[in-house]
Amino acid sequence: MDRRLSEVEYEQHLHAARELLYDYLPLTDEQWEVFKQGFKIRNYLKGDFILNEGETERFLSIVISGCTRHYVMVKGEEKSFDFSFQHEFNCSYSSFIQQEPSMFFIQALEDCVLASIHYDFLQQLYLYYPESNKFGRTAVEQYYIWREQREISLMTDSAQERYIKLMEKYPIYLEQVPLKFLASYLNVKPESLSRIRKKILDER
Amino acid sequence: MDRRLSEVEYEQHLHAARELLYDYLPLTDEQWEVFKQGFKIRNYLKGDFILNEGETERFLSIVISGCTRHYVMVKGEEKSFDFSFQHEFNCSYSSFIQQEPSMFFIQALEDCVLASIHYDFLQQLYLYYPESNKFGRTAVEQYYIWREQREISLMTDSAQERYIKLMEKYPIYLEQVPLKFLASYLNVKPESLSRIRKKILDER
DNA sequence: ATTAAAAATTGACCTATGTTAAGAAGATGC
DNA sequence: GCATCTTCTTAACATAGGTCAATTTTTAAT
Repeated sequence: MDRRLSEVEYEQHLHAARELLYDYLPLTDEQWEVFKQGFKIRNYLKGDFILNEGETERFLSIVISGCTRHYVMVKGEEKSFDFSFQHEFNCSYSSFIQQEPSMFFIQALEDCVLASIHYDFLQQLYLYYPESNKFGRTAVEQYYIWREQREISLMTDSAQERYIKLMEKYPIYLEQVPLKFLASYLNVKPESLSRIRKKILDER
Repeated sequence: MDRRLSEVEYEQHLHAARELLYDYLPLTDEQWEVFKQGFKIRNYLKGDFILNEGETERFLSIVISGCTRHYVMVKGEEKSFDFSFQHEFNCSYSSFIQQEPSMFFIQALEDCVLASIHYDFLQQLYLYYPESNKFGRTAVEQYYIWREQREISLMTDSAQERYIKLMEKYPIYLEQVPLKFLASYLNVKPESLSRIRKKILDER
């Protein structure tokens, strides 16, 4: 974690968080006054670890700026299985859900600002504002669908197909993620991704 | 769907459903009287389709007996990506969550009895009993974790490793699922699964 | 700007899994 | 119980992607 933020910056980031949250949970000004107490603005430098394997994830965060990589270390190898870009949520969900040690690392791919809700605060919300339970449910539901899509893609598409689809649907991956991490996300070695990229170029 | 059930059988199945639900949502006798109105006992013969691709999933079900296979049809090929065994939930979740057409088929692998809650009833529950929102949330959270585990296994383990782990952790798959479906679940062709099984035998 | 370090590419060769085809073993129906 | 159909296995060959090693390109540090 990095330098202190000015009061003004802090408020700006909080405001941004409210905007981004709106689709899930539109809040009146009064509600927001309560809600914002639960937020913490955190900022990281490129390469910093936002969460380490074995730590329990205490925060559900919104990426105000920057992007993060989620990876697991298996047999001495890093496997990148998710990224969070600007305006998306960022969290080691299974750790957060269960409040048990995370199997994953989360690392800042760029300098990052996160607006983070603490687990305990969210539980309070669930308790006092039952409708926020719906917010929690909807969020997980969205992730569920995302994971399912990806699982099916891993089962049915070749690495080349996965690369092309990603390029077409989510070009941000190509713009913001180093190829070695992207390769891992596509479930191939960097050398193979290179070959795939070359093949695609040659075919044009 | 099959023969009519006797009143007694119907009540027995409902009772079983309550028992199975208990871990997620313990209910008093009075609560259960309300709750059980929302259940429907459905029964299927081996091979029946419980849900077809393109249909919207209206039910979240508990498998009272039997087991089901969830698969997607891609490029003319069936890909089995999930099974529901006795006492587990059964649902095309992403379809149910979004109330949009399912990408998946669900088929009875054996004769099946399901205790099913209708989507609309569940929404009513969420509305009138906010604590049941937690039930919905917890259920999806459990599935999320399951999908995540599987995704990581698909990324990091060889087919042989996946087979061995499955055999050791969940032998029920081997007992109840034909090898051709199991192969698909492990993301290999039946011929490859055969080779893997042979190799394991030879190594003993 | 210069140098060092990291990332990306390329080529030669290897391995796990896919493909095709055939036969053996098991299940199902009459 | 016999015939038929489906599932499972085996073998020969093909291929996508892995491995290892060298080279080029990009990025970062002084």
